[in-house]
Amino acid sequence: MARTSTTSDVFNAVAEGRRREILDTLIAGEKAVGTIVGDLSLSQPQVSKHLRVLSEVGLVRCRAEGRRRLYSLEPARLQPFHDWLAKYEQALDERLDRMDDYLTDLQRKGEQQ
Amino acid sequence: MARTSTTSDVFNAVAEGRRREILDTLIAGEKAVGTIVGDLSLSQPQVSKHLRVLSEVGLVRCRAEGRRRLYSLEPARLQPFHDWLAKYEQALDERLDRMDDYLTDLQRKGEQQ
DNA sequence: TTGACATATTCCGATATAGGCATATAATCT
DNA sequence: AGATTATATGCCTATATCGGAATATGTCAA
Repeated sequence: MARTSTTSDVFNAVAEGRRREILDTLIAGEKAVGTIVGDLSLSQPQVSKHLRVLSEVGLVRCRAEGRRRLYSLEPARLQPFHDWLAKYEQALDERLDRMDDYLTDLQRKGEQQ
Repeated sequence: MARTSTTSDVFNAVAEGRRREILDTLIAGEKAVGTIVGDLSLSQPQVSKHLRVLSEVGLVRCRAEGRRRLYSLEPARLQPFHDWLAKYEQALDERLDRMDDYLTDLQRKGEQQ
């Protein structure tokens, strides 16, 4: 078995560096495929394929305008990352809090002597 | 060419679901390999291999205690994700701001008539 | 030292991926 | 309709990855 399908979850979609580059370039706003091809130095099929993956996980949206396709970010789909990170922040904070309590405790005991 | 090496960056390391599970189980604190094997339903070599990857990108730390290895989270390494997400949040906020200005502008013009 | 336990590593096969190139589809223009 | 532009897809190969089983390494105990 190889890795979990890249289209199955957002984490895999974003694991690919070029896909992150594509997302980056879309921060500026909606762009046509050709524009992206020009911005980054990628082949057109390469960009189309990556956009397909990003599309399938919902990270980008596509809008047809004449013969071009305008792609744009769908930042709501970054929520899984937020949630994921939040878990660790929370856990880390709690650990730091416990550490803090512990230190305060130590200090109190020290002062009592 | 296949995907960028999993050990090269944190994004690839985390793309694997089981590795995320391992990180999750480490939120509770330092754990031995065997404990992780018990917690999740993975084989011991599988866990060891995943821990190796996580180790190589610095997401976990290892400490030897007798014949076991205690692994723990290294949450500082989540910084790349924070930075990455921050970029999009910022971009999104700015876009919302511009949209806001635009709407305010429209409204002002409407009131003038 | 021998044996039991804990973890890491190696070898293997199956599979998915990424990229290149050619080509198909689709829309616009003359 | 035919030509041109814009994008998507299909086929192919090389490669990395995952998981499994066996085995190596390392550590403690008797």
